[in-house]
Amino acid sequence: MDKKATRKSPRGDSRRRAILDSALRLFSERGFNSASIADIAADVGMTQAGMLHHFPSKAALLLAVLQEREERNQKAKSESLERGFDYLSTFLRTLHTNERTPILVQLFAILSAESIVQDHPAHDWFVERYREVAASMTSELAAVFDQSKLPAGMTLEAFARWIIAVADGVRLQWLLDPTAVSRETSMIQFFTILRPYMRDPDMHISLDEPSQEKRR
Amino acid sequence: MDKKATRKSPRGDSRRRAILDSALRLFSERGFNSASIADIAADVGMTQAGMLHHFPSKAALLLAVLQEREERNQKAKSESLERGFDYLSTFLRTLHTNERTPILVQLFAILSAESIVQDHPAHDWFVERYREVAASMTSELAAVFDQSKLPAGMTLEAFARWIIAVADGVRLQWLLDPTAVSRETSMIQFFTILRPYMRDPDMHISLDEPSQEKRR
DNA sequence: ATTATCTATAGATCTATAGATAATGC
DNA sequence: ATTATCTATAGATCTATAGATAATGC
Repeated sequence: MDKKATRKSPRGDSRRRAILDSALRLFSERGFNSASIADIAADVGMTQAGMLHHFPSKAALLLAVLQEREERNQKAKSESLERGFDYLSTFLRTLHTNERTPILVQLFAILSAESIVQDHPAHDWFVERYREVAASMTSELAAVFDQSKLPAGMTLEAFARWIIAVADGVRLQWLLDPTAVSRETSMIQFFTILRPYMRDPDMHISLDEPSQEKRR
Repeated sequence: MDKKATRKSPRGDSRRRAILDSALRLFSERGFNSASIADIAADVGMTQAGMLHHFPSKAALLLAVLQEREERNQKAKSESLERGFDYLSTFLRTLHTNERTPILVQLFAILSAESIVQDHPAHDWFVERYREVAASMTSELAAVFDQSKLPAGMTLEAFARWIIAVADGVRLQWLLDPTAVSRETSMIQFFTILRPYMRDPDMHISLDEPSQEKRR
């Protein structure tokens, strides 16, 4: 609601960044409830009260962490699409990139589940996020799949929701037991299962640079 | 470790059952960390200390809740298989039954994610559970799918892990926004996508009583 | 002036234990 | 005797605020 005027300050900015980094790590490692703001402040190297000057409450801090990470992911996605990767390859690339920051992956896995509870501070954020992700993926899939090839009664939205579900579900299996499954392999093979329904069943889906193919 | 001799007592038994019920509900509604043992005791109608006589710690209580529910589900599954339902129909029937106790569904969704954290009291339990579920589903799927029809490099385990992932992932989407998706429809349609790889691609998969079909 | 921090602390919770008392079952 | 409960309380935490002081930027 409030237009926080943010009269800038380089020191404050870098501090805020440090706080977000620590919060990200500790929320990921222990979940929202178990990571205390005192822990986070200590990790940054400041007082709890000092930290609350920058983020007025623990909930505000959580939302700032989520928001920042989401923006970063969105930017990476746009760049990938602009470089000529098709939508599914871009999806794989995002997974691949995230694999390098398992803590971030874990953050979203734990918080998305915790936020099921109605009065969780991130509840509305995650409801809205899934709505957006499902809607945007559904519309993007129109370029990949051929609706006339879908079995009766099936929609692109169903496909989108499966893809999201497999990504989330395999993520859980992988976080619980990293030796049990590879997210990347799992998704690539899953896309193979969906090939019969694509406009071009032989399309090249991969992490590698697209050569001289046409844009999606 | 200890062989708790449990010298029985009808009153204690019914009390323990009441505690498990309340714990199930409150853990589901708020997650493990946010539901306090005082809340649970109050819900049962007794003191916190009184409750801890039956379950020595909050972690022990959690594990008892999980264990009890898992056993109940396993029993329902066996019965369904014995009544002649095939494996996938049994899977659907379990989902269908659980839809009547959304709180239980939510319990598993939240706790499975929270338990990613290594020192969560249910960590080992969930790691072991997913291992078992994946292994048992993989072996059961051998009767349903025709390995020779699978694309190169794909295994039944991959199929099993997708099915689990879609069930878990759609569960999250459904819990966050019940109007967004139907688990049942989503799973039935997903099985349709997998039909080309089944021994009998026209097999009847449904919630309804099997007529005079042969056993799985 | 505005921003960044700190000290100190209020006020809630939370888990678990000690020790006493009441109820129950062979 | 054993089991079930209760009262009382220790000892940890946790979030957030009040109010003072130091540092910074036009």
